[in-house]
Amino acid sequence: MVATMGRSSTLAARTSRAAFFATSSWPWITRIRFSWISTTNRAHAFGSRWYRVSSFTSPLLEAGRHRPGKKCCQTLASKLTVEDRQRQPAIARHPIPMTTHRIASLLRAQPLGESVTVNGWVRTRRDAKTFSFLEINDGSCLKNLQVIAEASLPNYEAEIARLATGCAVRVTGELALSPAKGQAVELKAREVTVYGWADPESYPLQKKRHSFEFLRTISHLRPRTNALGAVARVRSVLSQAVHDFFKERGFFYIHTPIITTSDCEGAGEMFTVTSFDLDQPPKSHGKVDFSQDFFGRRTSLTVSGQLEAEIYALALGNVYTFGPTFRAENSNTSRHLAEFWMIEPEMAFCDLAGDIDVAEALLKHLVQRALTECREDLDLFGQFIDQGLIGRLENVLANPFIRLPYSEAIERLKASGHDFEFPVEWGLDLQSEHERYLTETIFAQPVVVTDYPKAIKAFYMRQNDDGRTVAAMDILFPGIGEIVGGSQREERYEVLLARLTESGLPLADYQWYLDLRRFGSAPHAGFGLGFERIVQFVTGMANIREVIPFPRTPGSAGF
RNA sequence: UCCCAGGUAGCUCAGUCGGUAGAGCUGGUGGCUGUUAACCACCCUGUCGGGGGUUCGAGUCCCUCCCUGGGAGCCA
Repeated sequence: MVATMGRSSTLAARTSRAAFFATSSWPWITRIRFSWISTTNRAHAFGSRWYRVSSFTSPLLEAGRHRPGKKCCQTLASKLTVEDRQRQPAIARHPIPMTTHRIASLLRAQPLGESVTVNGWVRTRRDAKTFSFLEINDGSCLKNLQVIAEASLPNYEAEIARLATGCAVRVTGELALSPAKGQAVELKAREVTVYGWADPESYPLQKKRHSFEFLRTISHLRPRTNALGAVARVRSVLSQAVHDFFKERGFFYIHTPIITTSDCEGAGEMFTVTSFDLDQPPKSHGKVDFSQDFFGRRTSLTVSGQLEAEIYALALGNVYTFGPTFRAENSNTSRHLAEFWMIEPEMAFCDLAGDIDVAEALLKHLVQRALTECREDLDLFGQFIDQGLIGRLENVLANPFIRLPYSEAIERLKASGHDFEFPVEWGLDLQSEHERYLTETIFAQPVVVTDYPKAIKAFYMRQNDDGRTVAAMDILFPGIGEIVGGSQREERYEVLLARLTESGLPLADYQWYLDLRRFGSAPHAGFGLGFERIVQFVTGMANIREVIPFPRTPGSAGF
C-alpha cells in the first residue's frame, strides 16, 4: 500500500482511464491529453498524442516527437516492439476512420445507403446458401447489428466461414433495409477484417444462456453477455446521474480518504493497511508495533467518508462523496460486498426532514434516469430477470415515500397480527423480516423509518427532545431492504461529548470532530446510499455480485 | 459467523440398494435454409470440488477443508 507511484505509473493510470472512456473506433488506440512538471528542469509540459494501449492497462507510446521532460514517454515507446510497429502502423496513423459508427447510433439514425464501418464482437454466425449472417455487438447497446457476408468476399472461405462467437471484427459495408423480420436494418458487408479469433472449442461463452454463478467465474468475459453488458451500461448511467443530481443542486464533490485512521463507529470491521512484512512485523510488548509502520500508526481502508464529509459541509455548505468503501465483515449475503461504492451527501443547515427530502429526490432521480436513458436494457431485465421490474420502478416515482417514526412502525407491526420469528418490541432493532413486512406487505412501496431509539444507533446522531430517540432515518425498498441510512448529526458539543464518552470511544481520536462543534457549529445532516443496492433495485438483479464488475466478498477477490 | 441445500462432460442437470458414469445444450462434421436461441443427421468430451477414512469395491457411506445457493446476523 506504500505510495511509491512514479511518473510512469501516474501516466499509466491516466492512460488506462482515458482508454476506458475513449470513443475511439479502435479500442486499443486512444488520444490522451497530459501535462506534468518535469522533475529535471521544472518546465511545464503538456500536449496530446495517440497511444497504443495494451489490454487497457499498460500504455505503449507511439514513437514520435518528444519534449523535454518526457523521459517516461521515451521509456515506454522503447517497449513497442518492431513487430508491434509493423502490425499496427496503418491503424495508428488513421485511428478514427470517418465512416466508423457505434451500433447504438447506427440503429437510431439508420443512415440507409451509406457506407459505414463497425467494430465489435461476433455473437453468432448462421450460414445460408450463398452467404452468412453475422450478428455483431459492440457494447454500445443491447442490440446486435446483423451483417450479410456474401460468399464472394475474398476471405469468405478462409476467415468469415470460420468466425464464431467471441471473435473481434471490423465490418465495412452499406447499411440497408432488412427484407426479413427481426431487425429493421442490416449491414451488407464489403469488407470483413478479423482482429482476433476466439476458438469455439475453448471460448467459455456459448450461444445459450448461462447461470450468473458460472459467469462470475469468468468475470473477464461476462460483460460480453447481454445481461452483464446491460448492467454495466446501467451502472455507468446511474453513476453519471448521481453527479448530475448534485451538480444541479449546487453540491460540491469531495474526495475523502480511502486510507483512514477514523472508525465511523457502528460501520463494521475494517481492513488494516500496512507496509509491514507480515511474516515478521515489529512487535512491542507482544503486540504489533504500528508506530513503526508506514504512517506511524495503525491505518485502515475507509468504512465511510461521513466524518470527513462533515468537515467540508461545515465549510462549503452542501457536499457529497462517491467512492469505494470497505467492510471486513464476514457477510455472505446477496446484498453485501467487502468493497462497494457509497454515495454520502452531507448538508449544513439541514435537519432530518431536509435530509429525507434529498434522499427521496436522489432515489427518484436515479430511477427516472434509468427509465429514460436505459429503457432497452431495463426491458431486458423486465423480460428475463424480474417480470415486475418496470412496474416497481414506476411505482417508486408515482408516490411520496411513506415516512414513519420508529415508534409507529412498531405499532403497525404489532397491529398487523403477523407472526414474526423475532419479537417486535420498542427498543429492539427492526429485523430484516420486519423491514420487509413494512415495505413489501403493509405499504408495498418505499418506507422511511425515522427517530430510532438512541441505544441502537451511532454516537453522532442527534438526540431528540424526548431524550430516548435520535434523528435517524432508514429508507427501506421492497426486495432490497435498507438502501439508505442517514441522520441529522449531533451539533451540540456537550451532548456529543457525553455520547462519545458513554460509547467508550477514545476522545483523542475524535478531537477534530468535537472541534467542529466548538467552532461555528451548525445543524447538519446526511446519509449513505449503497450504490450497488440502487443498481440492484433498478436492474432487478438478485445478487449484488452481478452489479459490480469485480465483486469482492469473503473468500473471493479474483481478477 | 450460524442454519439448510448443493458441488458429476465446456454449460444445465440425472445417476436407484455401494459394483469405476448418462441426457439435453454447446462444440465438430455433413445436409438444408433470408436466417435470427435456426433446423435435421452423426460424432467427440469426465481428476464425479480437494484431502483422508470404511469396504473386495465409493459419484454413492463417514470425517474434514474449500466453494456456491437460500435464510439469519452485520450493514449500505
